[in-house]
Order: sequence, then structure tokens, then C-alpha cells
Amino acid sequence: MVKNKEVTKQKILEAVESIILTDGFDSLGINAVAKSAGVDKVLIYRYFNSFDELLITFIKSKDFFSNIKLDDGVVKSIKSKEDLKQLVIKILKEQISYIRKNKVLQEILLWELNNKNKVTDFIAKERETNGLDNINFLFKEFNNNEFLLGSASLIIGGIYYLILRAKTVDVFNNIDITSDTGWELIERTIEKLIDLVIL
Amino acid sequence: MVKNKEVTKQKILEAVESIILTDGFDSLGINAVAKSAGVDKVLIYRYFNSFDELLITFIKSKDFFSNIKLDDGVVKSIKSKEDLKQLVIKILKEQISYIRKNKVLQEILLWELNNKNKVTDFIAKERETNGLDNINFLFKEFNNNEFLLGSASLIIGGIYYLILRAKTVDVFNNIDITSDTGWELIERTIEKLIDLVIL
DNA sequence: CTTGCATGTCACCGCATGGTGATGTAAATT
DNA sequence: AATTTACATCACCATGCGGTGACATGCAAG
Repeated sequence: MVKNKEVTKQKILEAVESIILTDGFDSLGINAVAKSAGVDKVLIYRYFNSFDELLITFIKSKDFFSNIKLDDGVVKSIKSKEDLKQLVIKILKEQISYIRKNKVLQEILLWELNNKNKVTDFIAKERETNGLDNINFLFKEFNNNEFLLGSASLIIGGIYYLILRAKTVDVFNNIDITSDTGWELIERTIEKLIDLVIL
Repeated sequence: MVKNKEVTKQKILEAVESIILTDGFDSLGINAVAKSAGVDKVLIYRYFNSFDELLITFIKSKDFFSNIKLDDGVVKSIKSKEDLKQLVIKILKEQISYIRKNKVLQEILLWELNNKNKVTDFIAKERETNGLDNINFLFKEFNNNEFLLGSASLIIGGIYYLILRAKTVDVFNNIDITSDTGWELIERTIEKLIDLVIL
């Protein structure tokens, strides 16, 4: 019997990730985590207080939502509408490949759609300040009109939906959303759309 | 003790709907349905063979996906690009209000994202022939290019995502996705986008 | 009127869940 | 070396799940 609190905590956090990857967020539970970590479940309560806090700790440790830094510096570096276009396109493309690669994040996004609780409230706050969902931050001082706002929302929502839908289905509206070629089509579409939409 | 197979079957189907409405698709199970219908669960197996078949029967009875008839007649009635624009806009607006009103359908869409099984495979087939997901059907003979295809996919995906997201969150990218005014903004956006995209 | 069948009821199974109180054990303090 | 303290284990609880076999009841055909 090894006695090391930090190692045990780490094993628990790794078990969370492993379960999400293999069985999805819905299969996550105290018993499953304890079993997968090879640790007694009572230790989860002791070290993380509750299952919710374990999840929050896990999500914090992964830092999913602060990969885009939409701070004021970025906003002020936008001089022309061409700058804005290129920045938006770059961010959207980066986010597509980031989310498409990151299965854990996909599971969280899916789980978020289905649940409202302390953990999802926490994630929502993270998104408010960091996430893609607030791309309108970029438009604030430059070219803020409702058409741009609406278009960005539909495009970003569409990206989320198509990525998540690809988990259970291959084709959407005749596009193979599981393949890179399908996503290259979508990226070309986004480039053109952004060009049309930022006037 | 009343003995009437058809009445019992009806009670069971109504119980399915009631549970989806009050607790969501995830709370759906043999025991819950039996309890809510005031019926022994063994009757569900007897009349519907399996829980999966019960779900399929329920979804069939609701006919969620054949409200748009994209048959060849419709396609051939499109004479000009203006016809196509107006038709697409009309369909998208109708679908938005239809899905926004229909909580049961929302729960199914959400559940579909999370699961792959016999029932979701059945739903996928229904969609193939009827649903909004195949709006590219309209473009077939008229103006079929990848930009149109990609744009339609992103817009439709965006609509799905924003409607589903509104179940757990109020604001997305600064738009109130729970209110009619928020959705009017989105509809105006869609009108402009379709106008720009069908060239 | 009785027999047979369709319909409805009940009790139970094995398994998994979230949660807790009592107990064991290794390591640090005195 | 003895005692305290932090870490880890175990056994158990009530509850819910999907699923099934044995039984009770009402109806309709013979």
C-alpha cells in the first residue's frame, strides 16, 4: 500500500480523462473513476470534497477555453477590415482543428448541452471570458453590426454542431463531416463567408 | 382492472412523451415509462417487443421529419435564383419556429448527438429522405456549388446548435438565444446570408 | 358452461449507482 | 519506542436499473 496523497489525486484525475475518452462523459461516475484509478472512492470525496469539485478541478487543469486570448491588445492591433477578416478566419480555423482533435473537449461540449448544474455554470463562466463564443469581442470597436454578430453566431454554432454530429454520423447535407476533405470544404466556405460578411 | 390492449399501448406512448417533456430523453427507461403510464412494465415488452421498438413507434407516430416535403415537384417549381432564395429562406424560418416550439423534438436531437444505436440509426434514415439536413436536395439541378453546400450546412448546423444551446444557457455571442427578439436577429441574418450565398 | 387465450399483476433476479461509518496501516512527531 | 496523525481499505446501505417467469383475471369462441 503506497501512501501519497498527490500521486493518488493525480491518478484520480487521469482516470477521469481516461473514462471520458473511452466511454464518454455520461459514463463518468464516482464508482467508475475509483475503479479506473485503482483507488477507493472514499478518497475522491476526501481529496475533492464532491464529485462536482473533482470535475471542476479536472476541467481547470485542462484549460480548454483559454487557448484564444481575445484581450484588448489583440483588438487594438486591428487596423483595417482586412486585418479583422484575417484574424477571424485564423481563429476559426485554429478552433476547428483544436476541437476536432480534442475528444475530451467534444465530450464536454456535448455534456454541456445536456446538463445545467454547478459544473456547467462554471464552464459557462470560463467561456464568457475566453471562449470562441465571445468572438463578438473582436467586433466591438471596429465594425459592430447585427449582421456580423448573427453571422458569426451561426458560423460558430455550425462549427460546433458539425463537429459534434460527426461523432455519431458520417454525412451531413452531403458533406462527409468525418473526413479532412469535408472540413477543408467547410473551411473554404468559412473564408468566403467571412469575406462577404465583414463589409 | 381494465383490459384493452389499444388503450394500454396508447397510455404507454403518451407516457413516453410526458417523460421526455418533464425530465428529458435521458430519464426515459422501461421503469419510468411503466410507472408514468400506470402500467406494468412487462406489457411494454409484450406490446412493443423491446424498449427500442417502443421508441421507434413513438417517433414514427410523431412524424417529426416529414414536415418538409422536398420532393421533385418542389425542385422543379424553382424557375429562377430568386425562387430558390425565397424557398430556402421560407424553409429555414419555418424550421426554426417548428423546432423552437417542439421541445420533444429538441430532446430527440440532443439525444441523437449523444447516442448511436438502432433508434438513432432509424432516425438518421428518416432524416435522409425528409429532413432539413438534406436541403442540398434543392440545389441539385439549379446551382450546385460547394460554397452553397458549405454555407447551408453551417447555417443549418448553427440553427440546431443555437436552439439546443438555448436549453441550458441564455446568451451566445451576445445574442439572447432564448428570446424571440434574439431569433428575429438570427432570421434577418439568415435572409441576408442566403441572399449573398446564392449567386 | 367451460375451455382457451389475450390481457394484466406480482415477485424476484443480478447488477450498478451514489454515499457513509468503522477499521486498518504506514509514516511522522514526541 | 510509543503515540498521534494522515492516508488508504473495507463492508455495507438504500435506491434504481433492465429483464423474466409464474400467476391472476376477464373475454370470447366452442
